[in-house]
Amino acid sequence: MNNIKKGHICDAINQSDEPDIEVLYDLSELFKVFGDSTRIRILTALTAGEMCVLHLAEHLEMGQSAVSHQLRILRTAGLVRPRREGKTVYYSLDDDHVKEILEAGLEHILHKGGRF
Amino acid sequence: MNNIKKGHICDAINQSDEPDIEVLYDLSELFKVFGDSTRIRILTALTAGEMCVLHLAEHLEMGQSAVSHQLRILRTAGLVRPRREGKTVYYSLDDDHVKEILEAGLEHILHKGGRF
DNA sequence: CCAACATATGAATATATGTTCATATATCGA
DNA sequence: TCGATATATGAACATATATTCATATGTTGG
Repeated sequence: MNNIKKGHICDAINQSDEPDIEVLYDLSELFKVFGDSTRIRILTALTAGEMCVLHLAEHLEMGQSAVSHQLRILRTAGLVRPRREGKTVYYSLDDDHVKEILEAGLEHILHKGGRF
Repeated sequence: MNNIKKGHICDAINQSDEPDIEVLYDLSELFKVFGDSTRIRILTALTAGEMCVLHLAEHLEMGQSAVSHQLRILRTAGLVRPRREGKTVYYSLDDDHVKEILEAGLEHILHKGGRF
């Protein structure tokens, strides 16, 4: 499983000033939530303001159930927040970090993809 | 499949100043690459400087093959860049966007996770 | 309370994905 | 050229995940 030998050439970088492994795991879990086009479209739609489930489903041209499932994942990850008003539940971005992450990724896309 | 009715209450946000759907798909694909703990650990390790494959494998305590497979994904996504020197291939972060994305996510984790 | 509407959720299914194993390619030294 | 080392890759397998369908929960108006 681990065909590795010690005493190799590049013995440079080993300052453990990097985030510990558990945080890195959480970080990958966070990005995993961003790593689905349906959820990205939901988050992007919500950057304009809160929206209810049916309107999200309509906007994404997807079933209500699918959207609801994805909203649960976003909610659990602390990325969106529900606000109930009668029968309707309005969702909004939970904090500004979400926008920042989206924008950081978008910047990379726009610079790498050759789209300009 | 699409049990949605028109003429709903929340008829607010519909300015299409949001990135078009293809870009959002690319964006989700980008985050998908960040959404794996092995790849996150590789990227984080590389923020300190370039490193060869065997050392990465050693650092992650994983097999060389697994790391190589993940490096290919990172390379294809334009996140890391290889530099050959004899038999060894050194990998480094391709551009500064990578760090920015990592930091944006990390900020969210550290503020949400209650770790302070 | 009951019907209608809005949302949430469990089970099932199909697809995507990460790791392992075996092997291929590439580079260097003798 | 041959053996050793470093990396890359294809196939297989096990696991994770997104969507659908059916149904449950919650809310309002009559």
